[in-house]
Amino acid sequence: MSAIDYEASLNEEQRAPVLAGDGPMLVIAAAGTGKTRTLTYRVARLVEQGIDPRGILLLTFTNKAANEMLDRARGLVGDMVSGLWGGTFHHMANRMLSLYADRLGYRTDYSIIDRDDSKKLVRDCVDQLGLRDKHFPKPAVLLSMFALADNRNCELEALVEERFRHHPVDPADVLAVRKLYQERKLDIAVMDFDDLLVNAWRLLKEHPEILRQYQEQFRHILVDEYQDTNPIQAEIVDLLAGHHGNLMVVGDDFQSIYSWRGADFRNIMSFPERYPDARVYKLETNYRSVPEVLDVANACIRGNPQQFQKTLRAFRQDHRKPFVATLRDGRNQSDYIVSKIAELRGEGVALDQIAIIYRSHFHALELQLELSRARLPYTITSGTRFFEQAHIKDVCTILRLVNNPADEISFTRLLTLLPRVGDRTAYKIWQALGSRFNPLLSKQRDTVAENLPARARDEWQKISGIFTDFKESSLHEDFGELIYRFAAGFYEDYAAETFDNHQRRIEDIEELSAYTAKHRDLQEFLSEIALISNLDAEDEGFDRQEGSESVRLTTIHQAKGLEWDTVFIIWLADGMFPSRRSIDDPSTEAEERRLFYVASTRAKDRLYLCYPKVHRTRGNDTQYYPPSRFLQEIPTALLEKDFFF
DNA sequence: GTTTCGGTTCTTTTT
DNA sequence: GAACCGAAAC
Repeated sequence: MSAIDYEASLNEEQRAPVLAGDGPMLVIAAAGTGKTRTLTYRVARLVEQGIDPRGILLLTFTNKAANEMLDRARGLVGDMVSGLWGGTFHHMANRMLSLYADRLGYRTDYSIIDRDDSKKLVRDCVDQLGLRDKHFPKPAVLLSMFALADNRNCELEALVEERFRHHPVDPADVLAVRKLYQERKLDIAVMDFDDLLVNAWRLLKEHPEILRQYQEQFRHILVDEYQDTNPIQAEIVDLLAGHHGNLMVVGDDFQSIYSWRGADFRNIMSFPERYPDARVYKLETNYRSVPEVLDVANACIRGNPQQFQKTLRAFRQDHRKPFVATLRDGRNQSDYIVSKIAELRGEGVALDQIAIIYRSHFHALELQLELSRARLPYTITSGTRFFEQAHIKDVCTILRLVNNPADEISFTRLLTLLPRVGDRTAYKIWQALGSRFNPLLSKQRDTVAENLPARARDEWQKISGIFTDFKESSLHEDFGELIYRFAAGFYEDYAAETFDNHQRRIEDIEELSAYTAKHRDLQEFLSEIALISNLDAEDEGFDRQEGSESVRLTTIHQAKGLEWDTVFIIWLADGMFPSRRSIDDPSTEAEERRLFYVASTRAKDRLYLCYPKVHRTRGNDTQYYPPSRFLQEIPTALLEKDFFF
């Protein structure tokens, strides 16, 4: 393998951190300045210098981002990068906990539960404590407060008092719910997303010998998107880097858009204080966008007085001004976009170089209909992730129970697929089983059958039969086969009776079954599908429009780090974007402004800003919206006006 | 006592 | 669409 040509591949700004020696480093990388490139070359550089890849930890925002960087690094230094730890914080935490969760009183075969499961469990807890009433906060609200307390490492009580100052909610009740929720999770051996972080942190904090082991293992730690880390993540990193001190964090405070889940861009701002010997590097040359696009982004971010200003230098030549289109309503906006895309196609722009991005998922509903009508293929990074769809979760219940027989959530889900079985019946049977159920044990399956209402018993025999066969053919290692049999023996019929689009759902299950082929270990497989994100899934070939070229529809949050030739930002109306719920509070308004900054800097050549004046609600009410404050903050000279009625 | 069904309401952002 | 609620059906 020939040596890497750092001179030719990197500019001076990028080269400095890549070639730097040991010690802490902060890289402030503005949008489009080659942040990923810099990180990739840094990884390659370390490996080239003979660092064992197993001693490098690369923390990223999605697993896909880590994989892409590793692939590119592999292109530079070959297979020497194999063995490197790369992925999200949650992945790293899970990896540590699957080895050591028992030190915290957890079983190591714990399951990971998603938001829906968490909500159900919290609801159970509220009911059990007899707190259910109109004024008591909903599970989603409770969970978001629990999460904030976890991620910020702060007291829940203070949060509750602040949040419900004007409501008749007793903080003691909320604390009681959280306590019960935590006990229940421990009982049934499940962790939610926040538990992964909190427990990984506890593991390192409470077990110095484990901390020491990881500190010694990770000689170099690199963290991407550092502006969106929350305090507990920052603390985990600080702990891990505590011995070697070779920590490189990369980020941009302008692009901090996750404060609502505990992220705090002061992490990045205070880095030099926490690491006084840190070297600070800045990447300010933007290679992505034409100057006219950057002018718009810069004009907007100026409205954030608290932000640390930096200059974004355009590398590219002048091109054309972004358009601002004033439109009648959502329908008119859709027509405008369809006609513009037809135009762009005529100019030779490929569909996969076009993105339509928005603040909230529901902003894209109307557009999806219109795009389908116009026969324009699109891919949407949709609200519900592949693995969170009902049919996928239904099928996974059996795998989860095989892996973790204490998983009451999966047991209830499985049993309520049967006719005449609801939550109560499932719970009674769960108790009859002694709060454990392993589908591989015929005796336990019989116990279930005995306790079922008559109409459910026949259906249960179909499920039970799968396992008798399964054990006989000693396929208990092949869980793809188990999924296949569950679908063929029971679920296909169930789906046909339950869903109007059952055909598509069956195809999903087939896809899932094929996907298992990549995995040997059940526990690993289950935690992977629990932690996979939309963008990750797409990378794994779960994209339905595979092969065919399509326009991308995405939220701004999911567009982070990506780029397209042409970007449409839709629903730029005050109350839509910025969202209604964030316009009263200066700090959330500032975050919306950063969102607009992220959105507009996704565009390379062309940017279209769409403002529909009217939103038609369900009851055919019309609601008038003023233009987004972000549009009004942009000097008119920077934009070209477009009309389309 | 439970489950199911039908009508109503409301949508921030996600690992 | 999906989550919630109240009423009918088992």
